[in-house]
Amino acid sequence: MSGGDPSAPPRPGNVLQAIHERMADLRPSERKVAQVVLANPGRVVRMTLAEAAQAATVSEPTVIRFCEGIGLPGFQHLKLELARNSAFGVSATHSVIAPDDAPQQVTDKIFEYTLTSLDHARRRLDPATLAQVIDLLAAAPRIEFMGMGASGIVALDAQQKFPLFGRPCGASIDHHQQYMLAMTMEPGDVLVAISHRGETRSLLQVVEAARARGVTVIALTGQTGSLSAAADVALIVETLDNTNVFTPTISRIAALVVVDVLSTAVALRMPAAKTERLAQMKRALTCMRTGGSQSGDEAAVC
Amino acid sequence: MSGGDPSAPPRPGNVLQAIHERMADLRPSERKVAQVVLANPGRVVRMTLAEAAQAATVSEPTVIRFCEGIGLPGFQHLKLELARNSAFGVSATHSVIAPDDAPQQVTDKIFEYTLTSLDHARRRLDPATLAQVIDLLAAAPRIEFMGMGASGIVALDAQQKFPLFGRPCGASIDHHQQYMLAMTMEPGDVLVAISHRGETRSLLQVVEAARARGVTVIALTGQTGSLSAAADVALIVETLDNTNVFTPTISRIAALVVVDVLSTAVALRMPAAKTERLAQMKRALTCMRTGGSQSGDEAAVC
DNA sequence: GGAAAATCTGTAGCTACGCTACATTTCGCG
DNA sequence: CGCGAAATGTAGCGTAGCTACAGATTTTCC
Repeated sequence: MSGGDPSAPPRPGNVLQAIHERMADLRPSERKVAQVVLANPGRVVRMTLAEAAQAATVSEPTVIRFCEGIGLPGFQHLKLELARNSAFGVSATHSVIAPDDAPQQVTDKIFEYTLTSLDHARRRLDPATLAQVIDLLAAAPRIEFMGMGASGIVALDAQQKFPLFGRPCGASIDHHQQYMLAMTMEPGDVLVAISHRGETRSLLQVVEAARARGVTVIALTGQTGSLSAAADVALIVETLDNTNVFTPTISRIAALVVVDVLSTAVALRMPAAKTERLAQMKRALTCMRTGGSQSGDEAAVC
Repeated sequence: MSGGDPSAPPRPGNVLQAIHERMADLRPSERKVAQVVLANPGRVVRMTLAEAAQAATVSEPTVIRFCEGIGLPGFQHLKLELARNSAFGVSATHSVIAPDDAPQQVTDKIFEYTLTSLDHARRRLDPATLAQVIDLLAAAPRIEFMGMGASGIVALDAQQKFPLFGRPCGASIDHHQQYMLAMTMEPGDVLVAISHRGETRSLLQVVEAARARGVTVIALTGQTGSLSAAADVALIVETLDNTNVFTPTISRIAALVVVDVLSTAVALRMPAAKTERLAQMKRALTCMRTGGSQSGDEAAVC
């Protein structure tokens, strides 16, 4: 109960990131403290002030001053904030997978990395752009999702969700088909172009062709680039991409969650009648045992 | 640095859940403390021992005894654990999406819910089963992924990852095709059957047919059920599924992350030569600008 | 280049927070 | 109705975290 907490503290975002940013403003000995904290946040949580000071080879007050330097009122609060962040375990930058890791370690690291990245993506998401995209999607007579490779998976997933809300929409993961579809679209229709790097040339071709026809193009991408420049609206889903070979691409997970957000927000715009139809369908799907094709044909309620 | 932390505490999982479970063993006045903590964990974090005692209308030592009762050594540790859990803001049960939510609220709630659910899935994942699945996949001459609907997306995603590690594998989201594929599989081959509820009848048919042929069947499902019973090994990916119509299904996200874990773990088993080939391919994909079809044809390194 | 000033860092002491030993009360049971 | 055991509150202690001050170091300006 009492969901809203007005006395909630000003969200300082990721503390570790804040430390990184304000590192320059810190005094030399305070930086030694920062090093220790960044190196092993999880351990600092279990440290006492004296221990932390000893670990950084500085005196206790220096540690306190470090806390104040990064905008925290004291050491206790630092530990609390650190505990919040270390909910995901070790900080993301350190969860590089080593070839000799045990399955349990691999699991921990990947989940950790995924959680941290999603958290990061959430913070970096621009609310204004998001709202704009929702408006466009809610008003579109027709929606097409397009992407290649991993982004193709996102497109297919989006296609599975949006029709539920009464929006005719499709998805394509083939260049030729994408091009042909683009040519059948009308002004006012929305094309959602998905590409993590935003440089996939074949997709850019399709986007250009669509825009020439007056189609509204929404880019769902991981960074500013050719795609975001070519689109009418660019929704940037920023993820932490470290370059380790074994670290799986998190980008599609983040994109999927964003698609969840979009589809849900669009659904909320729908009149109550359609919402009811959706609930009905969901009940039907839940009870469905036959698991028919994905074409979405309405099965009888069990 | 110092990735392994041998002095890590015994993972108490979700503290709030632990409190719920041990509620019966608690003394009457300690339960009053539990009420306060469960009602507003985020606020208790910022409380002092005296304040917490006052809020529960008990004395300080009672609060301490409460901490000991739930397996924590003291009040400080309780606050720390509470901070860990409130990392995602409000607890998951409260993030039910209301029809009049603003886009920003929808975003927050969905991300929050996703993060909490993933965290939950991680804790509930059985390491032994996971290790067993990895062994099976690493040894399999051939792997097929099958699923319907949302689980079909997971199957397609898995298919995109595993071939990179030199494993011939396929994915199918069509019942007829699945059945035919099952009939072409040989003893020792692995069929990964994906279904969140684990009751999709058409998939169960395929599983039975495959097992009759001596194929090893791995179930990737959200709960124990018909599928987990029918399979050789059942990997349960437990998610928090509240039944709100607008709450998107988290199951596929969790399943995707588990697929990440599996593919990465299998990749680590590969000899260095193949690992090198993978790195090479990833470099090529990164530089690829043409974004050819998803068939995985090797593009020249740019 | 030297001296003064400002800034940074460590020492000492204080407040109070969290924890433990003990007394009191309350409830169950013979 | 009285005894015993459990449960709860009171008092006091140790220590952790924070503040005032002084010494050391670097910077700056003449």
